[in-house]
Order: sequence, then C-alpha cells, then structure tokens
Amino acid sequence: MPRGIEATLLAAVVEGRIKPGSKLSENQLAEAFGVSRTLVREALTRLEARNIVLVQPRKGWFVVEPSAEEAAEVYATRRILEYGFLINAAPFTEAQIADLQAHIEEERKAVDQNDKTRLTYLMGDFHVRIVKQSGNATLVETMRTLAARTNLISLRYQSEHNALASHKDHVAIFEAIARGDMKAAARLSYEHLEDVEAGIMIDTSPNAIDLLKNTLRLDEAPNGRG
Amino acid sequence: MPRGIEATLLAAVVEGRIKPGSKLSENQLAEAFGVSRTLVREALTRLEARNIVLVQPRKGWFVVEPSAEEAAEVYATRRILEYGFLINAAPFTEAQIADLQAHIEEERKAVDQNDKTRLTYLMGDFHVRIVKQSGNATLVETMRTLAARTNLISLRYQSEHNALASHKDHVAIFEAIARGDMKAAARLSYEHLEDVEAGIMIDTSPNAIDLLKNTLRLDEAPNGRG
DNA sequence: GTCGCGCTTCTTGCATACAAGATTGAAATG
DNA sequence: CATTTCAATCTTGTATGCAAGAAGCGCGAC
Repeated sequence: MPRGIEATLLAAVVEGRIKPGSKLSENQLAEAFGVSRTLVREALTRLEARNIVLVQPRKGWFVVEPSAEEAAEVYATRRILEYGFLINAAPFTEAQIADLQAHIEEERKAVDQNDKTRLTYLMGDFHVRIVKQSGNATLVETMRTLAARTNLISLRYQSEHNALASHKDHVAIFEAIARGDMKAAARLSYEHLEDVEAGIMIDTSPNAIDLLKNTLRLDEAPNGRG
Repeated sequence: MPRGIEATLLAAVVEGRIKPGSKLSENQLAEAFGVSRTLVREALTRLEARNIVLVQPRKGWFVVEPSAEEAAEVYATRRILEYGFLINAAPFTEAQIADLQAHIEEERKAVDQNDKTRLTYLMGDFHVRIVKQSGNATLVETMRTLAARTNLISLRYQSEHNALASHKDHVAIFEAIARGDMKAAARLSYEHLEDVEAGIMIDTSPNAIDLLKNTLRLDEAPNGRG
C-alpha cells in the first residue's frame, strides 16, 4: 500500500487539508494507515523526491514551507512548461475542448458555492488538465507535482486568494484554446501565472518580487506583450 | 549514505556504464556499498520516482528500458522545457556565455578523442547547462532527470549515435545564444531535439516516429519553420 | 529426447528491534 | 523565583529477521 499512502498524503496537500510546515510523524501515519513505519518512510521518501515534504535528520518529516526563491522557481517552471507546450501544440480536438469546458464548468460551480477546498484543487488542476491533453504522462506528472507545490506556496503566502480572478483568467485561456488560437492561449497562460505569482508576493513583501525576478532570468514577457 | 548511493547509480546511468534492462540486486548493491538493503532500497525508491529504475514485484529492480512511447514523451518534454525557457529568457550575460563556451570546448575535445563515455554525458549535459543559467534548481533537476532518461533511450535504440552531428547542432545553438538571438536559439534547440529523436526512431522502426507523433499532439514546428 | 513436476534457491515485501540524536519537563541549585 | 542540568521520552536512522512469491534445476515419467 505504499503508493496509496503517497497518493493519500499528496491529495491532502493538493486539497489544502495539510498545511505547509505540518509535522508528519512516521509513527502516527503508520498507525493511521495500519502498516509499519517502513511503508510510511517509503511514501515519504517518494514525496521528498518531489519536493512536497522534507526530513530534518532526527527531528522529523515536515510538509515543505516553500521559500520565496522556491516559489519563484515553481512559478517560472510552470510558465515555461505550459507556454512551451501550448505554443507548439496543434489545435485541440472537439473532445479535448469539451474536457476543458467541463473543468471550467466545475470551477464556476465551486466559485458559486464558495467551496474553497474544491477551488484550491481545481485552480491547479486546470493547468494539469491542459497538459493532460498531450497524452504525455511525463509532462503531466511534472505539472502535477508543480501544482502541488504551488498549493503549498498559496497556503503559506496568500492569506485569501482571489479565486474569481483566477477563474476569469482560466476562462480566457480556455476560450483562446477553443477557437484554436494557441499562440494567444500560450501568452494568456504565461501572463496568468505571472499575475498569480505577483499577487502572492505582494501579499508578503511589496518589493520582493522584483528581487526574485532578477534572480531568475525569466522576466521577459513572451512575444506580443511589451 | 542513501543520497550517495542514488547519485552513484545515477552517474553510472548518465555515463552509460549501466545499460537499460540491467538488473540491480539489492543484496549485491548493499554489499558493494557496505550498507544494509534498507539504504539501497531507499536509493532505488528515489530513482524509481524519477523513472530511472523500476521494480518488478518479487522479481527485482531493473534499469528502465524506455518504450517508444516513453521515449517520445521524454523528447517532447525536453523540447517543451528548453523551448519555453529560451524563448522567454533574457539574453545571456558574458559569464553565462563563457560557461556555455567552456562546455562546447569540452565537447570538441571529446569528439576529437572519440571518448564515447564522456560524449554520452556531455551531450545531455549541454541542455542541463543551458537551463542551469536560469538559476532555477527546480528546472535544472527536471532537465537532469530527463537527460538521464534520454541516455537510456539512446543506449537502447541507437546503435551508434552521431555525436558529431549533435555537436554541430550544439555549436549552432550556442552561437545563437552568444549573439543574443534567443528566438533562434529556441527554434534551433527544438529542431535539434526533434532530429535526435527522429534519428533514434529511424534506427528502430522506419515508420514508428509518425505513429508516435500522432499519439503526442506536439508535432507542430515552432514559429519560423514550416 | 522431451515434457512436467517438485525442490531448492534467490528475489523482494514488510515488520520489527535497537541505536542515537533531539526535545521536553521536572527537579535541584543558585 | 530563575536557571541549569539531567533524565525520560520521542524522533528518525539503520540493520536484520522472516515471509512469500519467482525462477532455475534436476530428476523422473513417458
């Protein structure tokens, strides 16, 4: 059941039920899952390889609290990945568009009901769902991990994330994809992720973002913006 | 020493000293490293999370033999990542250009000396070195893992890889970066990785590539080619 | 010779035992 | 009362033991 433990813990992170910095006791998890520490450690080791948790020697396992640098890295990587995918992708098929539309509809419902746990999940899953259309499991897994890390960033830095603004961005990206304008979709996606990152960083420290953008040499807007 | 075990095994894969399909016995590795099976299993678990090895239950651990689909995924992801990075990156600084030039020089030496083990490593490391200039550890780690998987693909499918052709491509990409033409660099990188993939697939099955390109919806050339 | 069956051996799966550092709390001392 | 120190406890780190399935091999039957 080691994969089940990893998946369960990851789901808890993705849905925001486990906060960054939480301690994960091997013994408690072992008891909760009804297995020995061995399997728990295996699952935690896998999650550590994905930068979801980390172990402090002889102290314990903790859900990572992404530093500002880490946060910038994750967002930059997400932008690169999704932009690179969309800009080079063939226009989506009807079925693929329908799949995305179904997601957008779910988002809208969650916004209406103000279901925050579900929104947390859906906001990241939108981007996973986009790259999922490639059928590229490697790409999807990478994006899934980044989305999980993004949640930890949001939970740490963002007191109250503006789900409505994100949802509107998602709708705009969806509409560009739906009309076959992948170039616009790529650009909108890039800008959307920049905005989300900026919103989070402003919550923390007003000028932190400029500092970080200099660290990572990725602050040039894609063609068609400046 | 679990990290050391993982790093050692990964290095062996990256340098082509361990072939895809090789069996990795927990007992033998434990003896070789002078530790118990526990630490070996931890290292193997980490490598499994990176798709470098896999375990067949009750049978053993094996270095992955990437399927044609997997190979296509890895190349597609590399293209997306590197294209997305370069197209959005600011022009490189003098120091960054010098770093890449040093790598190109190393490649040239290895080509001259026909040092195949070193070439195997350098061919993948070039792309790692490019994204390294971002200072984005997340991005670098992702690319590093993909480069390792690419080596397994080459070793499995490519009887004799044309290092000279790849080197020339690398030089062209470097020159584009050096003159600050990131757009050209991105395009050249994309095409280079396409060519390498095509070369490998042709060795295997002449028409396999078309089949695969249809599976992944990523066969559109970036702007400026078709 | 060839096919099939069973035993032996080798493999990983998982639990457990013990070691050793980190933490916490209480007791003793100033 | 404050502070310090030591012991009890809790944490992970690593090795080991045992179970269970897979594979290889030899022997016997046909």
